[in-house]
Amino acid sequence: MAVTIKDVARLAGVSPSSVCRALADPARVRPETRESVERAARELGYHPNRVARSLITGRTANLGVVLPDLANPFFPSVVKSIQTQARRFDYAVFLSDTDEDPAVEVPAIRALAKQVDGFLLCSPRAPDEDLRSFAGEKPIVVLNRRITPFPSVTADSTGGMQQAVAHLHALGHRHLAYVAGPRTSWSNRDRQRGLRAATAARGMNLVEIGHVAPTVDGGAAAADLVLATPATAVLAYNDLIALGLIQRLQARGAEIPGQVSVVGFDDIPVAGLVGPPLTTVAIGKEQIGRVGVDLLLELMADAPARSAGPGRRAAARMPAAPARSVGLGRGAGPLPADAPGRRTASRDSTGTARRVLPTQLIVRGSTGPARQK
Amino acid sequence: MAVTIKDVARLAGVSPSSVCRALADPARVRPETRESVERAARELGYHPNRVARSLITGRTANLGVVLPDLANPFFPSVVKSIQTQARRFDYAVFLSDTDEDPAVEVPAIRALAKQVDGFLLCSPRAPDEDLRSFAGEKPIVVLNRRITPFPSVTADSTGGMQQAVAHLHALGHRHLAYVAGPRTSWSNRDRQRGLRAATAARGMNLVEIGHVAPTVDGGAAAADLVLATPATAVLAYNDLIALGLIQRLQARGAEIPGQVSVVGFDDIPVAGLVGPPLTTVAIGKEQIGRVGVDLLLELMADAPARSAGPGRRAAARMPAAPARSVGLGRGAGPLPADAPGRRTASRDSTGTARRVLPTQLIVRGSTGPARQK
DNA sequence: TTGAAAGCGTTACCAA
DNA sequence: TTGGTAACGCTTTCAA
Repeated sequence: MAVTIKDVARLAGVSPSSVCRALADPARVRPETRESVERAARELGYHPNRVARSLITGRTANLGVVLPDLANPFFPSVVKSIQTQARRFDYAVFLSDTDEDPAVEVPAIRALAKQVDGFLLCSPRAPDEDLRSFAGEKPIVVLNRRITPFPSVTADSTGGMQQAVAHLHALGHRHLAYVAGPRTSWSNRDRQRGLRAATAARGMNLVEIGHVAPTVDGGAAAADLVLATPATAVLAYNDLIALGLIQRLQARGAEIPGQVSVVGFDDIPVAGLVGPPLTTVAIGKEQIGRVGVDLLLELMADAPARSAGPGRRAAARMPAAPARSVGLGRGAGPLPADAPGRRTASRDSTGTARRVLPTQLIVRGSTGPARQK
Repeated sequence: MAVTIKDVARLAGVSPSSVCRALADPARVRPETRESVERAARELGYHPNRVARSLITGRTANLGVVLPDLANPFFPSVVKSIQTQARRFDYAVFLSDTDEDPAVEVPAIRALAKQVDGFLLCSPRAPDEDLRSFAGEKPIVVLNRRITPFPSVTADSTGGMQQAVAHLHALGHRHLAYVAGPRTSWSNRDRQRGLRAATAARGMNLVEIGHVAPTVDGGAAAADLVLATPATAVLAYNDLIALGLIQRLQARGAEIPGQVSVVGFDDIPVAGLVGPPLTTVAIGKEQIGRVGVDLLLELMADAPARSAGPGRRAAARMPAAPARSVGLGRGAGPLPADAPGRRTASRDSTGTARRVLPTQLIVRGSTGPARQK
């Protein structure tokens, strides 16, 4: 049997209430009491049961992270930054990989709902209305997608696509192809939209190639379709697809970037290591996670721990989630100051936070001058 | 306020006890009762609070996964397979990334301990004795390391190194270098040991290069040291280091595999995509996670939910974790049959399970004939 | 077959 | 400053 607060109380010769106080708020007990409690706790190896605690406080100190596919290197980066920031505020992280199956998302959220204080949904694939059904229930921040009424953190796809198109245009490319990712992906639509605008603005030709899985295999499957178009450069929904394109294009004997230029999106960690190194649009993957956690913390501080209407007894007395400033001001670890102007913040008409992170084209070896035709 | 069992009871016109029974074990209530309860639950959107439940049953239906670095592509693969298998048995997964800091591990485990039924420690870096302190407390399965008294799942490093060395020997290499990973890594020691044995058996020369971080940067940092040795081929602790080696070796003008052959370990997903494609020793990453979960489930079925000595009242009545056979026999999803002989199982003298998974050399482009000297 | 009541480990409130 | 008591939501035992 695990050691409980009662064991400590008995050994320390005080009541459980005092043990609780001594441990939670040492200032509210006599120094001697505090000391004897601390000694007893140490001696017994007592660690409070967070589960029991959460039952009464309504706070679990857990965060839920739901994402489509951990095998896509983009997501581990995001999860890692979420973890780091969550740990700073003493939150543990539940992880749920839905395997790109939109139907799994809602049950996954449901299963975790009672055990977490809030959710970070990374690139969720489920329909808006399904996700919206959780609106009143739990604080939710959405990453890489915008769904009213949730706060969101997204990347500036438009800006990224503009940079990519400007780059290709300068290299002489006039005919582009885009290999689209999952139909259910908001960011695919966002990127596609940005690309259309950018090409249209320059009067360039754009061929769009069907929806493929956001994987290397998906890219490989699209490569031959690309070769059948007049495109001299191809932009992929993400780096994995770009990598698959390169693979298969090379296998078909196409030189890259000699014959075809390839541009990815995300700048996953291996992008610079492949042959040729991938030109891609970088997103601040660490920022996404960090900013996401910060927004969620804010949201949870607003929303009472026990989700109830304002004015409820519980709502009134619950200690809210630690205010964001607590940790940011002079918390445990020093926080790197943000480079000024590095991120854009805004709120929509209802006051919902929408953070749009900047993107940056990284030019590497997979793009070059358009071939003579 | 979330809907509780009382709300359902009120609407259904029965007691909370009956609601509990109706939902948990429909056979033990009158059909009419069952129906009215089910209707009420549906109408109210009732979902039992697993946290409250766990307080009394002692089961959380959560698993804790602790690993050193999600940024190493090896781990997402493992986590993904853990997730998949855990979901099959209706377990949720806590993830804790320790950032390669051995000191963070114990607190991380401690923090999760009360919220999980068991742990999967992936390549833990903490000292044996620290980890052993959890021995009686929670079921723990260790991945990529062996620590008495925990069951473990490891890869056959010796076999892998033998294959790699045989390959290099056949290509004419006689002088090898090894770039070692973290000092705290058990698998580094295991691989190093295997390599020493393999080279010694063939009378080959082996130079070992200090401990570096198991990252691309770590590999890059070791590259110049490698060039300063007579080695014509270098084996890296893992693929990330191998990738860094290749990067920097190429930057120094060394042709790969012309001048230097490079061999990695793990076969991370991108290994085949880099230039040149990486020759490496593959481990069944999906198997590691799956087998790990299976072992843990077994362990939890043995250990009572409320960790107490046998004979305790709680221990006697607690529903144990679902027996492994439940899901494996004809559970929710069909399970792919294991290829016969694909894995090795054994138990040490104390009956602790030790699974050693086979390794397989994957020959790609980063190895070739030894250069003339 | 059902309901009442106890209790899981903790925190919050009130009275002392 | 401290202790007793109630309560969180659920499951389980016991009695009806």
